[in-house]
This record gives sequence, C-alpha cells and structure tokens, in this order.
Amino acid sequence: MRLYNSLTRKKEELVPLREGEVSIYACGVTVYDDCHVGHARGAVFFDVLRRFLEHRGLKVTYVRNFTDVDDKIIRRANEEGVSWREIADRYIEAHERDMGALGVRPATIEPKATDHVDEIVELVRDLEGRGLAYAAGGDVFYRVRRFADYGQLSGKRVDELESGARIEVNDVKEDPLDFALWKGSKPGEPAWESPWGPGRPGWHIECSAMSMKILGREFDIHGGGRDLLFPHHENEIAQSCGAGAGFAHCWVHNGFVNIDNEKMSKSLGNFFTIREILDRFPAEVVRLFLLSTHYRSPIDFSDRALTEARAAVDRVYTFLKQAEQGAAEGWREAPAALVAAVDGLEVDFDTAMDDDVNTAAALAAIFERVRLFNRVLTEGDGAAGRAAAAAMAAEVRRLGAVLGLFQDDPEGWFHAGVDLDEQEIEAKIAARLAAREAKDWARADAIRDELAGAGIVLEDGGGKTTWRRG
RNA sequence: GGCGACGUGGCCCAGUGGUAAGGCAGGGGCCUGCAAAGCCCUUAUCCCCGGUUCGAGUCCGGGCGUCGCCUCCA
Repeated sequence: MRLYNSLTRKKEELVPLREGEVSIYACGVTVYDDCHVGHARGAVFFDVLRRFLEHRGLKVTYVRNFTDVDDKIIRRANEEGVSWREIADRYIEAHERDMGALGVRPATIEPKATDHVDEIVELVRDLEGRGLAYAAGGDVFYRVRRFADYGQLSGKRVDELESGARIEVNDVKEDPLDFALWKGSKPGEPAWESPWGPGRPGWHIECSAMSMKILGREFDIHGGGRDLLFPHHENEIAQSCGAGAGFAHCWVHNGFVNIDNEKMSKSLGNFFTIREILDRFPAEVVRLFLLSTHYRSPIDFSDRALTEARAAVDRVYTFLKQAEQGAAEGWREAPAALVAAVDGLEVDFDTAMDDDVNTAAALAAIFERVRLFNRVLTEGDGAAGRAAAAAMAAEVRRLGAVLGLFQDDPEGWFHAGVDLDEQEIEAKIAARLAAREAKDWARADAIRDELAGAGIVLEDGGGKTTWRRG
C-alpha cells in the first residue's frame, strides 16, 4: 500500500523492514483530562490503519503510549490536592473507557513513560556522551544546532526558528532552540534518580526511548496528530537519529477536527469530549463521520455532520436487515453483474485503502453496492438475486470490520436508545394491525402517530410491521 | 514575518491529465389504505485569471479567500 510520508512529503510504497510484519508507533495522549473528538480522530485513524494492514495479512505490532508524567498532570494534581499518579491513573482509565466505547481496539502494547525511566536515562546519557546533550542546573538539554538534520521533518530552518522569538526563554540553556531531555524536580514533584540528580523525563524523550525499546532502533511507521509534527516529532528524530538509530521510515500525521472551521483544542476551549458525543450518538456514527473525510484533511465537526453520518449508517443497516433475511446459498447463479459486484467490493475497497487509507472512497464502494442490491431486493430478482444480496451483506460486514463499522445486529441497531418498553411497542403494533385488518385507518394511524411522538417509526413491509427509533 | 495545506452541485465529501464516485437534504414518480423504508428520474461553466498540453478539477505561475504549524496541544 501507499502511505503519505510527512518526511518526504509524498506518497510512498510501504515496504516493511521485516517481510509480513509492520511496526507502528503512534503518540498517545498526556493523561491529565478527558479525551475530546480530536483525540478520537487520531485513535480511530490508527485503529483503522492497523486493522487494514491486518486485513492484508500482515502481522502488526502497534504501540500507543501514555504520557503519564508531565507539567499539566502535576498542575492538575496540585489543583485537586491529589497525587500526580492519581490523576494519571484516572485519565488512563477514562481513555480506555472512551476509546473502548468508540470501538478502538487496544494497541498491541501500551507503554507508560514512567515504566521506562531507565531507558530514558540511558538514552540521555548516550546523547550526552555524543556531545548532543548537556546538563545545566539540574536539567539536561538537547543541543539542537549540533544535529545537522534538525528541521528535516517540519521543513523548518534553525535560523528561522530563532527569529520567531516564540521560544521559551531560559537562562541556563546554551541556545534558545535547545529543548529539555530531563527536568530536575522541585520538592514535591515526581522524581527519579539520575546522574544529574532527581528529576523526570522531558516530553519528547519518552517516545524516542519507548519506541526504540519496544520496536527496535529502526521501525516502519511513526505517527500522531499533525500538531505533533513540530516540535515533538522533529525532536524525536533529533534524539533517536542523534543516538545513531535509523528510527522511523514513514511518518504519518492525521489532520485536525475543526469546529466552525477552527481547530478543536483544549486551549481554545471549543472541544467536545468523546463521552459527551457518545451520549448523543452511537459509536459507529462517530466513526463513520471521522472516516468520511480523508485522514489528512481537516474535518468540521457539527451536529449536522453527525446527523448525516447517522443517516448513512442507518442506510447500511437497513440494507443488512433486508439482505440478511435470505441465505447466500447459490448466489453465484445470480446474473453476472451481481456476482461481479459482490466479488468487486473487496477489490474496490482495498484499492481505495491501499491509496493512502482513502476511507471515504472505501465507504463509497460499499454504498454503491448498497444501492445496487437494494434495487435487487425491491425488484425481487428471484432467489439467486436474493442470495447474491445476502452474499453482498456478508462482504459488507467483513470489510466493514476493517473500518470498525456495520458489526451490529440490525434490530439492535435500530432499537437502541429507545425509552419505551419493547413489549409495549409490540402491543401497540398488534393493536394497529387489528385496526388495519378492520380497515379502521383512523385508529391505525392514531397508533402510529402516538408511537411517532415517542420517537418510534413503524415500517410495514413483507407482511410484517417492524419498528425503529426515529 | 517564515513554512505549509485547502477552495468540487443546496450541504458534506472522493477524485493518481482523457469530458466529475459516494452520503445528506430538496423536487417529481413507482410502491403503500396512507405513510416509512426502498427504487427510478432530477440539479456541477470543479474560487478567479493566465500558461503548458491534442486534452486540466487534476501540472505550472499569479490573484482572492479560508485554515494550520512556528508556544502545551491528537
């Protein structure tokens, strides 16, 4: 497959280091608060990338870390008067709950920075020995100008960075561009012993240390949100390649979630947490929404967009509900065009996904088939046609799984989130059926209207009446 | 100021030089007791101006507009 490599700024064929295996490191979250929809986008994207590679028969080792020691965690702990560990644990748990609810599979390995302090110290010592790091006042900094390739990933030039004058002022640094590898601890702050005195890791070093520890000094894919590209990933490259590692071959960055055309972010305060959204929309709706735009483009978050995504997911489940009523036996006897449509879905799907994870095009391939086989089902194309529709449904489910979509039971999907008691609904449907048989249309419609008022939509068809949430 | 991305029908969104996928919404029709769902039909000078090419939404240049990174941020 081809993936856009931020390092070379073009799509490149993914050629794994070890045949048949792919190693991925994606930067996770700093656990100091609940995750919002922006975090969900990154998590869902890498989840889908991983599932697709597995679908293609590759063995994927997917690492996603937790940054569990950091200034923001400490600040939050101080505000609440609890330990930093308590804050970190609380939000790791919240992250697992929210991502799990979104259908994001746990990564193969989910390391925490604080479990890898030894490796971090070791890496900093290595850099110090190479003259790329220096201790100053209990801290250790990276000597940015010593690393010739600095700026390669972000396309920034060291001289231009300095003129920006937006760099942290710090008297002990040799150069304003230098960044912290190790931070000396003040009393009461989390601290680990080190050659430079008690302290804790800087932000960027943990990802270098953990990725190389777990995946090796050279691995296939490293990624995260676009905003991590600079300085975080640039600094990781400086740290790892500075220490002589080959490091990541392909850098993959997902775009932002916007609100009213503006980046959703903590600092702007214009965010919705995953939990808030899942309160109002099913996980699959959120996933389809996130996957309906290419991962590198910005995506605008709105109620309207979510509502449209819900209608789209409903459309697929409506098809599955109809198509799965029959068996797929003998479907190859169906007209050639239908057989080709079934066989062609995986081809179209894979072609789209092979091209830099084009989930929007992959979804389009599914929707094309939904329309085609809805026609087959309404026009009653005989037993073979119905069998082909059932076969198509099975393919939609199999490939939907790669996106983490369309795995629910249609009835469960359409009945979820309804307040009324199901037996009560069935009783009203039976009463309406009696009225219809007596041709008492006024009474039949009154019952339907009553249910509609409770958000229940009735559908007559195939001699039966079914219901779903509106 | 430096670097970069984007601008496709009413809305969202795909499109790897050869006359535009898909979703949502609207209108008309079929089906239905009426509906709902489904199906059929229906709407695009691809931001503007130049250029390259037999041919450009797709490549190049300029303009306008929007956004992002350069500071913690998925």
